[in-house]
Amino acid sequence: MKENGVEKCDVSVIHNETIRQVKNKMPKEEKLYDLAELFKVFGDTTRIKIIQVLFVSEMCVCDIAALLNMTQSAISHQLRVLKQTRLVKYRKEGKVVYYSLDDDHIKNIFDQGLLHITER
Amino acid sequence: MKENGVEKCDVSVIHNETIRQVKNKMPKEEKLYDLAELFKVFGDTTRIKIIQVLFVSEMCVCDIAALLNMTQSAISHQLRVLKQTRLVKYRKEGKVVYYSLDDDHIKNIFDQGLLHITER
DNA sequence: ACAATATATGAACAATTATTCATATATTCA
DNA sequence: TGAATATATGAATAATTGTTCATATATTGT
Repeated sequence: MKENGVEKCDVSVIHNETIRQVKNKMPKEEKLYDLAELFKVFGDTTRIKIIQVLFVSEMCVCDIAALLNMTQSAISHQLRVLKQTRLVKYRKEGKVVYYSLDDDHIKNIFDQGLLHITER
Repeated sequence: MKENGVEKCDVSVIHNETIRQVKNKMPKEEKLYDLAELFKVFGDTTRIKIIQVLFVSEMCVCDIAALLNMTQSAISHQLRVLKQTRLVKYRKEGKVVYYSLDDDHIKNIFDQGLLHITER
């Protein structure tokens, strides 16, 4: 059975209208890829911890490392990822680099995430 | 330099008050792990697409596979992941299994995520 | 009971990724 | 200029993970 260019299984009760809706409402492939990339960034404990710390205050690399009890290198690598995704920004003061959050949505996303895992 | 059990670097200007705040506000290790696990689930294009499809309508496995142009096996594997994270639920009707979304927060999380990648 | 069909699942493989280690770069201060 | 320090980064390694393939399970109709 084939409708609307979609090969359907025998029992399928999916309507043409539904297929149309899916194709209309589904964000573009590239957008979905970017969205996945964003969530991938949140999908790591170290990066989540860094963000949690930055919720409290701007902070330099070595203090983040100290607070999270991890090596400076590991933190630096992850900060690069956060920088590339435009989730953190930084300012340099001499040899010290201070990082802070660069996105208003992060808190909302985290809160909703926490809601999900907290319930039940 | 050591304050509050945190080994700080020489230039650190981090205050005891900040350290206290971080330790107070930071969710428990286990909670952060679960949060990362949740975002990891969102961090895959296939799973994101499945969720997008289910935003429109409940759907059986083979129709999801057809719509996304992927094998039934691949979809089934990913649905298991979504099931385990309690993001989708299912009902069985004969040999057909219908999946649907099982979380009110997903839409919010996605919308915030899309906001982030859309801006700038 | 048998054939057909929908879904689930285990094993294998390829690809991705987080951390570590070594080292490079940049800045300050003596 | 040289030593000390903060940060960044490349390479290597170990661990995780998504898809495929083969196959198992469950259900329906004949």
